[in-house]
Amino acid sequence: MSNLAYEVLKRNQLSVTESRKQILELFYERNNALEHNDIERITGEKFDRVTIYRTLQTFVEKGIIHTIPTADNSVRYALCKDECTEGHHHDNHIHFICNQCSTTYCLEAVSVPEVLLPKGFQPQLIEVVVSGKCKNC
Amino acid sequence: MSNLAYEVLKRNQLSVTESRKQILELFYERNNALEHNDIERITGEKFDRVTIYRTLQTFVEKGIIHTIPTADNSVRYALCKDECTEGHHHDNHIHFICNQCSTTYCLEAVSVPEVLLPKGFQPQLIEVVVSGKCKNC
DNA sequence: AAAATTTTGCAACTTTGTTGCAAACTCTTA
DNA sequence: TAAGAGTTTGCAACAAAGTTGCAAAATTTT
Repeated sequence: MSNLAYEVLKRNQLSVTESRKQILELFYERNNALEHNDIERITGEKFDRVTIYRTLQTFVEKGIIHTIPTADNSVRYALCKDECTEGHHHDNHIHFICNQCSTTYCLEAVSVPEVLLPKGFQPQLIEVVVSGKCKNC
Repeated sequence: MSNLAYEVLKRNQLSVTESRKQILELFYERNNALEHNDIERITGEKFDRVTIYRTLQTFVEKGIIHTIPTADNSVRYALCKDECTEGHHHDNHIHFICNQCSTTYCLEAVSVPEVLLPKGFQPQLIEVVVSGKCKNC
């Protein structure tokens, strides 16, 4: 467990620090999207708020996690699949947010559908967020 | 111009006030998504920050505007088509955010594609946000 | 094990959003 | 069209979310 986080940090040329290891492990353990706030709550007083912000930012830059667009103004992060490389995400999967338990899933099995845009619009990234009732609710 | 805003407010049983009229007109004039911050900047000192927040909230509740999910932590609002009724949005269109000029479009002509979910997931709302280069960039 | 580099925590600050309440405005209806 | 009822606004005060600079602590390099 701890090993995986270590490996990932190393592979991404990041110094291995307690905060990075533990925050990354959190993502592996929970296996669903987390907000900054969740992490602060779970880790308690262990890390400074600023450290969490900076850690998340670093992970996003390295392609370890990605943000999930939400209609409310919350910022959720979830693990990227291995193919993501620095500065270039290929999250060809959709997100599902449960309206009841508000768990956020990355549905890896479901690929993003084709979208036909009007003339002149060039797509670079297509985000699909489905909300509704999840399998546990 | 001023008449349209007036009509819409009346139709939604809202008192017609300067702030509501002018903020609604802004949406009609610009014809693309606006953030709270844009409105504050454009209207200058005219209205209190709190009033703008409350006005946007009211418009969302009445189905006059809707929020657009974004991956950064910004909240954008855009006009709803007429079919939207109170508390119940039917925005069966996709959103496009330009990475260059960051204009946000509601692409009414493009309908939301079908998405097949894994067993146990029941969709209620599907949001599609495409980002890339818009027709003017 | 020391030097070089990176990261952390703190303090201070900015931005964003919320709440309660009195004053101002809008709507109603007589 | 003026008075009263009801709604909305602006202010103040606050809460939450996010940022920046910098010295101290930790990690990595040699």
